[in-house]
Amino acid sequence: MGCNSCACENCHNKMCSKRVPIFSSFNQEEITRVSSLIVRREYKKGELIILEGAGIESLVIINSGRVKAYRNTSEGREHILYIFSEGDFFGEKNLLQNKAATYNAEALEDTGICTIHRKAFQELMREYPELSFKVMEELCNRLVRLEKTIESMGTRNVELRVNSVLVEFAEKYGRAEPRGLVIELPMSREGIANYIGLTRETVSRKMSLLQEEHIIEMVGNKKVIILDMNRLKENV
Amino acid sequence: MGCNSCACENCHNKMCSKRVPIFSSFNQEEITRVSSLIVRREYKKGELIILEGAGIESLVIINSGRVKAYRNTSEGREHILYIFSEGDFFGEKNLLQNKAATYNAEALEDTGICTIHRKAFQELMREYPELSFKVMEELCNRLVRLEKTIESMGTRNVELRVNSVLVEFAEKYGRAEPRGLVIELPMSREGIANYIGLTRETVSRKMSLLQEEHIIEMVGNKKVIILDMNRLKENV
DNA sequence: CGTTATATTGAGATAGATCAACCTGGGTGG
DNA sequence: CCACCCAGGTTGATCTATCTCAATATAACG
Repeated sequence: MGCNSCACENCHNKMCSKRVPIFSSFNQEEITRVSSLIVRREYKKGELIILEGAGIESLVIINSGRVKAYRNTSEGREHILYIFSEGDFFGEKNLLQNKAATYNAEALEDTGICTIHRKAFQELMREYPELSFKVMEELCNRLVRLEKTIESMGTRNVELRVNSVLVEFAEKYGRAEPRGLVIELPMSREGIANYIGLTRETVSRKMSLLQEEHIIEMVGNKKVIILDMNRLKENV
Repeated sequence: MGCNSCACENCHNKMCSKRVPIFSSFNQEEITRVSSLIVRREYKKGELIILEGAGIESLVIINSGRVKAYRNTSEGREHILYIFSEGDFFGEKNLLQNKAATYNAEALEDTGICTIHRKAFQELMREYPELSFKVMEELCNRLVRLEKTIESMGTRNVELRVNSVLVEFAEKYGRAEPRGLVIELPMSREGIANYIGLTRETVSRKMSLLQEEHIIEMVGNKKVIILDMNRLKENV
């Protein structure tokens, strides 16, 4: 667990507060205060952080690693809603209302999180309106993303959906390299399929087609290089 | 346009401030202050309130009537994202960030709205943290709704989607009557179809099936009576 | 280097899209 | 007050893209 509320420079660096966007407007003193409210935890790859339906009492901020938020659908599949990474937070629905978690959260890799109790975070937001604003901004960004997703899922054109998800990943995880944008995929073919409401076979086929057309190149199962972003975006 | 910033009781009643959830924690004095910041407008049925891509400078709160928020998809169809009604607000994405409107908003019936300039609203949120909280709550509710929608759209089972949308409308617009929950549909078959990513024919067929099974009854084109909510919800 | 999980590819079944014809309800004018 | 009109809705027949099931290939990892 490491140190929980120590404010020394050494520990700070391990703490979320410094690198988390929602605290970006805070000065050193405020950061120290925030740090004292934080409880840190580590999760191993594959560990469940939150179970759908559970009541959580804290806002969870990701310090390092990646987390997938998903639901088990009535059809028995696992529908991924978000991939959270460093600096993202979740549990926002429990922050103000007393809602149970609407999804499961599972560490995709070894992950460090910081939790702040809802009451403490509410207190902070009361004192620092900028913090509220940052949270709202992020909520709006999520709305924008979900609205886009819904639009592309309403689409009959399946290629479009596959392209969209690749563009989305590229924007979020892409690393520019000489050959093109390199994406470290946050999920398996099956994960992608469930993310956009298709079967893994269809995703596979569509991606193979994109490769044949030299729009993308697949490197192993977890990496994709986008060779021609323009053509990929053409119908998104 | 009526009176814009008058604070007399008479005008108050026409103003949003009193009946809008986000201002529900405000006392009389605060309401008066809010009222003075509001600019009221009326729109006729079918009028466009906001055009996708336009920069809006104000938060829009619906005082009376209904508004559909939609986008034109790349396939040339109209995808409805939200149906807003009395007390709902939109333009939240322009409130803090300088984002252009992500959707069109059109009055579904004669509609009265109140607008508050973003700067003024920000000021209010700074002063009254409760207001921020109310806005956040609503944003969270929208996230919940969109997450649900995405899950149901990821579903291969189409009946499920039709049932879901009927349950959603029932919860939002349902009026209990002896025969069952009566829903005044906010959109045409085509609208519903686009809302859940199907064709109007398929929606028609699925609804006819539901009627054959005595789960719903259709009255004309704009009204549906839910006769057996349990069976409708069975697989949602 | 072998074993297991994951991804690809192929062939066939099927649900929903598409195209087309027909019906209905609610509004209008004679 | 009735007949007519027309947008929107329903129903039917086909077509096609994706799902499903199955076999095979490839990657990941100890």
